[in-house]
Amino acid sequence: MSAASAGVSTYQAIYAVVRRIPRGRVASYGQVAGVAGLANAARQVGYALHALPAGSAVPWHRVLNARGAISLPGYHGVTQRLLLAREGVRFDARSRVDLAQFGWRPRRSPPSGRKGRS
DNA sequence: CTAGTGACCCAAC
DNA sequence: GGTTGGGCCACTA
Repeated sequence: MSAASAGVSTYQAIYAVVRRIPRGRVASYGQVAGVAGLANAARQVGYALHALPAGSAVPWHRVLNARGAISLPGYHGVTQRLLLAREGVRFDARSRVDLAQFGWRPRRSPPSGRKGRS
């Protein structure tokens, strides 16, 4: 059952999913949102992580965007990259991670099927 | 209650 | 290949 439907706050649900990400692996915002029960709420994952206090037990640095790149601006972005590098995650010349290898693959219903544009 | 914003995502141009 | 535009949901004012 999804943490969101378990009566837990949205933030807590997101944090719970991020906390499940194994070391040396990365997940996308949309993927975390899907597992957390917020299928199309990838933005809220970023919003929740943005509100995440420093020093928390949540490995927020393992969360990247759908392209495997860091969306975080400035200082935090560099910090995230260093933390991932410390866990063995390699970035390519374009500062992107190979999701085919480092991407986290939970057994949940993957968020697929979007409308996009008219 | 409405309006604005965002560490996003996807499809079309 | 990069750029543009729209849409989703949750939170704050």
